[in-house]
Amino acid sequence: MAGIKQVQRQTGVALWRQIADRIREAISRGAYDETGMVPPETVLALQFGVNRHTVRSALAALAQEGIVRAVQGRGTLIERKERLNFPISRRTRFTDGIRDQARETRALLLGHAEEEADAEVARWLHLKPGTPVIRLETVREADKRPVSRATSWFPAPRFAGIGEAYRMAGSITKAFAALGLSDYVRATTEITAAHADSADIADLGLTPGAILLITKAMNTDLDGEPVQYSISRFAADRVQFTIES
Amino acid sequence: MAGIKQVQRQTGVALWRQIADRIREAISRGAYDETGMVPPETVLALQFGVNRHTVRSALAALAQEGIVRAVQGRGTLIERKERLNFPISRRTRFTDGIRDQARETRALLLGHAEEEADAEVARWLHLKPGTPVIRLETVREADKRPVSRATSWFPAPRFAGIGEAYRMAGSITKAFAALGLSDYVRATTEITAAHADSADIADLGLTPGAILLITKAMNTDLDGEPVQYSISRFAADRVQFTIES
DNA sequence: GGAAAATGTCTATTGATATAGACAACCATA
DNA sequence: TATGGTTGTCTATATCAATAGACATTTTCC
Repeated sequence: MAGIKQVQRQTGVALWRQIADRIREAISRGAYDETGMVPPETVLALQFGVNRHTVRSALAALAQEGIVRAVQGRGTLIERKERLNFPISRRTRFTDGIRDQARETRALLLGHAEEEADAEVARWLHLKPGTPVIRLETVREADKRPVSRATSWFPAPRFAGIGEAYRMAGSITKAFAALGLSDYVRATTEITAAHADSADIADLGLTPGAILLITKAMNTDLDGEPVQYSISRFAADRVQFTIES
Repeated sequence: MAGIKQVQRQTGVALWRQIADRIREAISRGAYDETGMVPPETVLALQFGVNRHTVRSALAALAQEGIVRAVQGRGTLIERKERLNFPISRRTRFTDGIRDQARETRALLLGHAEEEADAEVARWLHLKPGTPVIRLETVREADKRPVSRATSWFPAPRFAGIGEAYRMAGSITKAFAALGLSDYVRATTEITAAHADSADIADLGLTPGAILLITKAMNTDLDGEPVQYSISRFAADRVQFTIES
């Protein structure tokens, strides 16, 4: 048998992309931690059962992502290796969850608007469709790398001004506090996966074809009243979720 | 602007595959429920900004999966449309979770073996590496369509014979009961996403390039003693997870 | 019956993907 | 400094992916 690590041909997914995905995953798994380098191109070509040029295309893509750096004569060095862990529980808070995993976290407010709740938002927030809600568009970063892109909705009269509060405070928890909500809990979380679309690629700095983990979450106040519904899109190769029950 | 629904070029993922993925997702979302048909090829070609032949390649792939069926002169009919929901909580049980969503569920035991715990398994089961454990390889189906592929480990002396018990009973819950464990709870669940490899493609009947949702879960008995560690791989276009806390 | 709308089939052309081989350039080290 | 191992570059060829256009075939509906 030629190649141990198998790739699929004639599937609409180029071999170099499949190989790039496999190597990226192996790096984040720590498979090459001993040397800090990817195996030589000729070895990878043998393992995957493809031509060396095909492996080079895959490594070029990973270099473009900043994951590896090829050095002539030496080998291909691993530059970055990461997968952030997000605990999901009743006390889920983005900032707390990754504080010990990244030196610096940052929240960017892309924009906010008041609008009428569509059917989906209304259902999650227990409102009637058409009720005014406030929508926030945010990007969250860890160590200057974008991690997630979120759209959040809040009941409008109650949380008027949350856009500005979020921009000032830099976190939902603090924005809530500024508006008089001292505590809240995660009520439900839905998780799915999909390919990144062009907007995700732009906002999260992804390569086309990348995978997203998508959460739809609803937070309530301590009386069980919905206070926030969020759709968050995470770069799947940078994160994992942990559910502690 | 030509196409509203955007696709990415020169990414290593063929346009026909991106379009197939988008249409599959739209079908499972219920976007075409009114007519029960996919829009005409010329309309899709315009929407995606590609040639009609490219759309035909995408639809041919979906027909191969049994999702649509083209009828000359009429259009392309939707044959199947599904996304199962899996509630995840302390009481997570596969069979209970989807009983009301599928007419028929089935569990297949691919094989079982006794082996020594590697570092990862040992860590999750709170054992020393090298301790004997029992490994089960299973595939779970809903309405005759494979939904997940799981590898599970159990502490060996305590659950000797769980392979046979599972084969007879058809569920972990019943197999545990047969071995004297009447109740258990989900302690932790980790969720990630990745591309399907060739083994997944074979076992789950996927098309290459498909996305997987992967869970790593640990169950304990009521004393908090680990009784099971499982890695499950779900076809992402067939399932979603719901976390109720 | 006839027109409109939809899928099916064919030919041709261009660019991306993958293979193959050869050799240059560079690094580490014996 | 010589050698082996590694990445970098070039040429050539075959196949897949995508576009373009034309026309056939089937269904629906007036």
